[in-house]
Amino acid sequence: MKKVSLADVAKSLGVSKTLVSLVLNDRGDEKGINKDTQQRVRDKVKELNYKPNQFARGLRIGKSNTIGMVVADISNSFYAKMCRSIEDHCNLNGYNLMICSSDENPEKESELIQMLIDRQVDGLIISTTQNNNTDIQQLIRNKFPFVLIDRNLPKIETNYVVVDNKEGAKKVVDHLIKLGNKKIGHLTISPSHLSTLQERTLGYKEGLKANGIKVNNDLIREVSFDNLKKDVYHHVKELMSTPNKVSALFVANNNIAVACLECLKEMQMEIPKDVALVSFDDIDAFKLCYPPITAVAQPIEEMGKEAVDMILSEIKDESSIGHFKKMSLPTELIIRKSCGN
Amino acid sequence: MKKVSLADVAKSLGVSKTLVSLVLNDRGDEKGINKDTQQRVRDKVKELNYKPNQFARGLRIGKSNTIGMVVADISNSFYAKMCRSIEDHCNLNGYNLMICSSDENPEKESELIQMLIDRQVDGLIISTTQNNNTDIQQLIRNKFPFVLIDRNLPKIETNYVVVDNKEGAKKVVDHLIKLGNKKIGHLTISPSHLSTLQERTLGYKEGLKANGIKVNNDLIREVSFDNLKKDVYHHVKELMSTPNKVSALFVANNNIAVACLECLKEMQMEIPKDVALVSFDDIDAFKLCYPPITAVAQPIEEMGKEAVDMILSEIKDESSIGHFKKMSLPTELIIRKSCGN
DNA sequence: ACAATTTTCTAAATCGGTTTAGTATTTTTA
DNA sequence: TAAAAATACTAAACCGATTTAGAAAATTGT
Repeated sequence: MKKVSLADVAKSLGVSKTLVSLVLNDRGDEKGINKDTQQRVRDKVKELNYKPNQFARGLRIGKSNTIGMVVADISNSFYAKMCRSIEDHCNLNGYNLMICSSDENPEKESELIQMLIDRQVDGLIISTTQNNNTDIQQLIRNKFPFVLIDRNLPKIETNYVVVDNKEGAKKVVDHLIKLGNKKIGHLTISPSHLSTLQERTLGYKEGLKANGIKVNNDLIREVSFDNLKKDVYHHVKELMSTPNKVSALFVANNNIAVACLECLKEMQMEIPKDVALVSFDDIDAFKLCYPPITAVAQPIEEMGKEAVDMILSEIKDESSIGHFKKMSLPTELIIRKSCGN
Repeated sequence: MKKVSLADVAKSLGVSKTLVSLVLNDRGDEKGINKDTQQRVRDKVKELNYKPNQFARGLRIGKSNTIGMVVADISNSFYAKMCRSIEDHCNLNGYNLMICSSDENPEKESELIQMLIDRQVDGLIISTTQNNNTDIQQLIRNKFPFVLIDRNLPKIETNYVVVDNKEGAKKVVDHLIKLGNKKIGHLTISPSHLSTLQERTLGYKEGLKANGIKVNNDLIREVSFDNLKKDVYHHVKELMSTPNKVSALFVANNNIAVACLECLKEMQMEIPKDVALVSFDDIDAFKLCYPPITAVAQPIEEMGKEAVDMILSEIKDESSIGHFKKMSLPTELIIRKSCGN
């Protein structure tokens, strides 16, 4: 690629670099540059197809117009959709996005945050593992613009945009109880310290209480992410037999739901005849399943948009730093056929 | 964030910036810098937590260690998985990835390519809309490192890594014929100029011929992406009734398959009793469907890895420029229950 | 003992923008 | 008509790295 520099443009017009720079940064009027001259500059820039060198610009003004994003895994459709929304909103505002996957690993998350800062991103959007508070606290201390998305850190004051997980879980319980279910099993997943999961389990419990049903801890099971299939098999089996025999299962995310589906099929159990199933986090597959699965849908696109608005206002007006923005978006229960009809 | 510069490190050691720079770029031995001094530099760098300014570095050496990626849509799980693989392999090699979605829009693709180049990416990995040959040809003319992924441009010599779509489609046809199907409908999708789709349709035709079955163009239908549901409904209805009545459907991608699934359900048709179904492009939902869908799986991760290897060798050894690398990876037919068992 | 060589290190230029601190010219004001 | 103000523009410093060209000090050779 041939490179046309500011100096080339200036020279071919017989003016100074300063003048060209001012015009291109729309400071021509402010600095009293003749309108004609301004037009000549713009014309020449187009003619020569001049594109500013972003390194030089970044070096001088210290901004990259890039946002860094850290998620657990971009190949997970939840994050993929979130990133897409964030990408679009960044682009609309003249920013670019650099996405990194932490694999739910706190050390990797830490490295990625550090790397993105070294690459001079102007701000960070992070779906944190929540096991990496030191980095987050350092960001706050350094007044580095960032917002947490999907998961927040209850013990630390930060900007965040999340979903009302507790309320979403309550809706599930209400729905199941309304359909006559009294014994509702709940499967969650480790690492269960995640705020999303904790809130969902809390919502499950509060939902039961609100309906006058006592929480039975035997009905709450935690499966491990690394051993998903086996764990689910084990716990579903227990929950489907005496003394626990539940009539419905509320699982905390789509991974568990998928494993459940496979297990129940192997166990020759039919949904909703033998057991009702509701999942948190609606994925495409749920409407294609047989029967289609009732699930709590999250406003993923909206979360992305809000996160971008938040980070940009953080980057742009320094005044906002120190006072944190918090946002909790509502979920929607998508009722399909997995609880009967 | 406090910023420690090269000059700070140099000053605090009482040496020159040159020396520090040479040591940090592992040119200390080559340039005859005393081993002790080298160690002192490294120690101080750690102590001060010095991180080079990437703008300054990039400005000087003209490299960003960033790869640009253009796909149709990062929220599509096929591309999400591909990007994840590419991200990982970039990271392993000290590169970062910037992902952009073109929405299958040639103009947007063109803008994104331009933008990524303006942002000084060192190379591009592109899943092109194939309607934007001018940009690609310009990249070649300018000797800018890039590789096409998933789709190639048959009329232009480029680096690419794709999947053997024709062979994949043939496997489908062989499989269906072996199960006794004689009339096999084929649904493809517009924009059908995409090399992937063309090859799949070609494979379908060649597969039939190889089995001594004459191609009946009435059985090949093209649905539009923007009007997917309605088009699929219309064509499936025709293919399921006289005079065309097919016993099996081979659809060219997962979008069509999902629409088919919904249509067939509405039409009260049962798979595989009323019609067998095979899709190209295996998605997670296919194994959760009832019945699970037979599909052609693509080696997505491997494609990503190969593309990264290709672009990095392109970036690193200039010698390779001008001689193009082409790679076609095999697919795998995942046989489930949608064709009977 | 003095030149030649080797070892070890550095000053200054450079990349390509932005910004500061002006200057030269023309017009207005008193 | 000289001072003040407005208009239109620019030289040079700066951001923070890398790299070129070369210098000072120590060692070796004769």
